[in-house]
Amino acid sequence: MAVSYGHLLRILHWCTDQSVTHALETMELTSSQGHIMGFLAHRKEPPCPRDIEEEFQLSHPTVSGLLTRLEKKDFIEILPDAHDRRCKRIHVRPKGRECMENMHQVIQTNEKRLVAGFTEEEQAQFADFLKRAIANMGGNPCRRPNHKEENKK
Amino acid sequence: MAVSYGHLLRILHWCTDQSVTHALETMELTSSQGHIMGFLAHRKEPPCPRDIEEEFQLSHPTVSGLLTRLEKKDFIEILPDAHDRRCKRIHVRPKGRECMENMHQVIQTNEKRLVAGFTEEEQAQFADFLKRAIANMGGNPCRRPNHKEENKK
DNA sequence: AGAATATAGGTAGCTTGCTACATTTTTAAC
DNA sequence: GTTAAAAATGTAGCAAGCTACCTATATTCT
Repeated sequence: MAVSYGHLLRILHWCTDQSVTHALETMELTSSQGHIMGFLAHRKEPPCPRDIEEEFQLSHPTVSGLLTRLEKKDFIEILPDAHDRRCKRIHVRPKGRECMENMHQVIQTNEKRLVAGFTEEEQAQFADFLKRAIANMGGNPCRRPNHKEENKK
Repeated sequence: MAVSYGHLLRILHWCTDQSVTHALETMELTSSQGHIMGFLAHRKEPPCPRDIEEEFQLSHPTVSGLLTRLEKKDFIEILPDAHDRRCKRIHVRPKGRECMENMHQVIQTNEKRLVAGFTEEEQAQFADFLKRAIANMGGNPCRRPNHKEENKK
């Protein structure tokens, strides 16, 4: 019985995640939390939870939980938006600011490790395969209608 | 900013899983539960939970939870082993027996769908990439030492 | 045989993912 | 200007993964 793609995907996803989590454990961050901090790093304006949902294609309760735990650990602070009382804004706290430089490094290192020994061409092909497979399986769930691009003001 | 492998893997793993779960929802089975039923299908001897751990590379509490839910839904029955009182044996109940033919079909269909439009060569290469990436990331965690091959009796 | 070790499984408690439903505030429509 | 619809978020409750620690039974070593 051949090993299935589903099985390989589960294993690879899991050990990639573990690898990042392990690299981050001295900062008390999990892989998912770390990726969010990485996203916050290159944003000039404090984003709202909705932006995180879109970026990572996650449901809003999932994002809510992640942010709550990050706030509890004092990496971020969630404050109400001044102009739209439905929205929150995610502000990075000093403790979060500290870890953000490392974040990018850790994530990049892991990305490189994953395709270590792959030629440039193989890397491109691997990414292409993944994208085609995602398209085959129904692609991004896109659970909510499109978020308006921020052209306001 | 290029899309990362980690991100693509998470998405692909998720939507593959969803696809199977959706295909199984009329049977009240999740993807993980379905894969276990599929494994049970081609076993003459009722396996023990430990065999499931090995097959799917899962921790024993995870397997325990899955089996408990399957038993609660009457797909299986977990009985003590006659000869080794540490072990349990997983017996398939009639309700489980019914669904097992479908299982293989559903899983195979999904495997094919994932690589739809891939040439034979591309499929082989994709599997090869996945295996190499798994090896790069530390491979199978292999949380427990090797399970003895069943050469007893 | 008796002690030490290995193995199978249980339980508690956590994170991360989900759906479904409820609430509040904006925006759009009439 | 109301009213209806859309948007952002909250909460409850569940599945599936994990680690860490515990118990009970077999096996192995002396």
